[in-house]
Amino acid sequence: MDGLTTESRNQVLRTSIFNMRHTIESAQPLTFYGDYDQGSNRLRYATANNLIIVTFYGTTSKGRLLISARDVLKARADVSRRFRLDDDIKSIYDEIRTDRIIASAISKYRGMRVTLNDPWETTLCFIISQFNNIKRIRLITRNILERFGITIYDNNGMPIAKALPTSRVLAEAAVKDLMGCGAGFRAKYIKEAADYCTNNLDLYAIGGLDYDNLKGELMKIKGVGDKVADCIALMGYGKLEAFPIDVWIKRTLERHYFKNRKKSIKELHRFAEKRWGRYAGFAQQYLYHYGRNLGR
DNA sequence: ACCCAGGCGGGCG
DNA sequence: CGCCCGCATGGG
Repeated sequence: MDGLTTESRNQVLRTSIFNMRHTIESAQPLTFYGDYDQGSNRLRYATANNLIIVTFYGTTSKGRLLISARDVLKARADVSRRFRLDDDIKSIYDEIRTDRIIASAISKYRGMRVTLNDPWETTLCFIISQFNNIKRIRLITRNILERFGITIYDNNGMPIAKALPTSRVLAEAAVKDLMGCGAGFRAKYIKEAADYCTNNLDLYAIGGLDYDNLKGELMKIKGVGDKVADCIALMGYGKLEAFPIDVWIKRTLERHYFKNRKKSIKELHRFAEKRWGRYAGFAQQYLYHYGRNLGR
């Protein structure tokens, strides 16, 4: 089925309070390079050595994830980890539902999860995201996937999917070829970050750092500033207290919490930390999409 | 044609 | 520190 061999097996994961569509459409790294079919509620994405197909069926309050893959046991663990199905999302909602604004955001996007992605892939995706729009972020990411991605083969040796390239691959890429993927002025950031993360910083060895120190390490990467570092901390390392502040969340906070007065990034960080604390990242995801989609 | 996008680095006061 | 500027590119 779908490029997998007859040796493929299925696994079922139960979950509660989950909305695949909201999660996928919330533009987290997984969605930048995975295929999602809204009709069948099916996501198709590749990891370093596997093609994984996840289909969600059920209701937002309760449902099941059907998983198909070559190595289905690995895939099951991967899906559970990536969608953070162990999060007690009801308790999280209770903790961040501090006012009617975020209450309506939660109500509107109920079941949207904060995903956990590979640290390097998250770094790459959010370097691409700077001063860019979601459509083009996806375009550039897909181009890099096609041009530099690691091909995944089925058991008969047929290519079935591609996974994002490692930092080592992009460290050796030509800036001109990254430009060819549409990366624009970010091409040199991508190459430098790839080189740095291959030769100077092991992204897979710093997950144990606390949030502040982790963010500090990430900001040493060229092309990674305050906002991108928070995105990586949140979606690449699961630091739920990270609160990425972009133009949208800034507008939303100023509008709904500060009577349209301009606030500095620093002030907004303090506000979010004080108000939403250890789950500020969840609050950010909900407010971000709520603010963006007002009027739509 | 013009404007904007999940910002950042660098230079300046 | 805070402020200001340029930056590749495609879609509205």
